[in-house]
Amino acid sequence: MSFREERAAERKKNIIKVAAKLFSEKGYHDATLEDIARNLKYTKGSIYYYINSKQELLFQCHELAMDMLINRMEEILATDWPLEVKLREGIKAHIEMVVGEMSLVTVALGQEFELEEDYRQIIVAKRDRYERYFRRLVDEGIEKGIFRPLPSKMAVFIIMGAINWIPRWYSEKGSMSKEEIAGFFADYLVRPLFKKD
Amino acid sequence: MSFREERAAERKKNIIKVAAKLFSEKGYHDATLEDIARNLKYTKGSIYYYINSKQELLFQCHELAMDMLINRMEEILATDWPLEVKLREGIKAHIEMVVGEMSLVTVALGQEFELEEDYRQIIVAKRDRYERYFRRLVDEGIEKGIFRPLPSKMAVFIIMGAINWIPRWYSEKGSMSKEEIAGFFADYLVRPLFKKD
DNA sequence: TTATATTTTGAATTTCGGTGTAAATACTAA
DNA sequence: TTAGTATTTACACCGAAATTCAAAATATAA
Repeated sequence: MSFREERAAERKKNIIKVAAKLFSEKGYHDATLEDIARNLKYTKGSIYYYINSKQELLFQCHELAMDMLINRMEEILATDWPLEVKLREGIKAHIEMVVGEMSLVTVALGQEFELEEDYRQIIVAKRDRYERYFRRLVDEGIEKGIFRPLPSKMAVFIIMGAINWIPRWYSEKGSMSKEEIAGFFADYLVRPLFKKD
Repeated sequence: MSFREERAAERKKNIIKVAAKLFSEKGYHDATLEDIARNLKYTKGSIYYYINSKQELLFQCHELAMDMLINRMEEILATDWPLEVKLREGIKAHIEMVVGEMSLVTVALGQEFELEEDYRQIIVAKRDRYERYFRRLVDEGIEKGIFRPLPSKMAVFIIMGAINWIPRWYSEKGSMSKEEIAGFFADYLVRPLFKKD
């Protein structure tokens, strides 16, 4: 990649980040391109030099967020940790991305229906893939007799739902730290999978 | 209430329901008043005879949904059931409203940030009240030694999050019925509250 | 330095949807 | 039947926001 292309890519990424921040703060529709431009000290016009439409911008936010989640999960799966640890770590990783890269992931989680159909399908496919990783862990646990038999799909929906709701209530000022929250969630959500002891 | 007033109220409620349906399908912004009017075989203009603004319409959706949830929960609290049963029934009731009155509750759960500040505060207050009912049940359980000590606020966030996420994946065609889902969720989500046995 | 390619600007254009309103129509009660 | 009120229609206004574009500014390479 040439010097110039590189810089252009850099800028584009920047635009996406700022857009994500505003989308998550005000919602897709209320965040105008002028807002985004102002935040970047650009003009509306120049943003169009880097992107084709506002819709594409939203899509890129989604894609970046999903890729981050997927990559992290694949790292965890590649380890040789026992599967219940993988599951716990997967949950914690997801939570940390939700509260860490707040704006990016918040957009991806909360504004799905703003995406036009073509874009949406791509994102939904990625999310399915991501969820399948979790489901497989649960299924393996059941096969091995570590977990009790139950519909893994539902269990994963519960886990994902609980986590994905976090941006709705989370505040930096809360009495629990990110890590404490992640720990508590992982424990609470994995516990019901085990057989009674 | 006179005959006419009654009919007017009836129509208004109808408008709200149809609006909720479209808001939940396409999002607040993409559902235009013309859409809503067309669905009702009205014209835009006549809708304004019943409401003052699109924003008000959204607000009414929220309010109706929250009131339904709160009322049901208060009924449950008024019984003499043991508290862990109340909790389970509360969860089941919430789930059944989420999947039953899908559109209405979906709007209330998913489109909070579309509400203007004044309206939003009213809704947030109602939601807090509703959540407090759940939190109190958990706290009582802890006091009585039925549940293990844990931050009830977090536990309720997990419970609410898992449930409120349902509209994102639920489909009539799924392999589990509403009731089965409600039962499974209630079990999965309450189980971690108990002490190990 | 000069020619060429890239980037930025700012204004102009366009589109769309919420809202206001005056006139037309339908309904109710006497 | 009729007067008066409730309801509906049709249309126009208006602002907001996405997008386009031609010209200006800037950077790069020869």
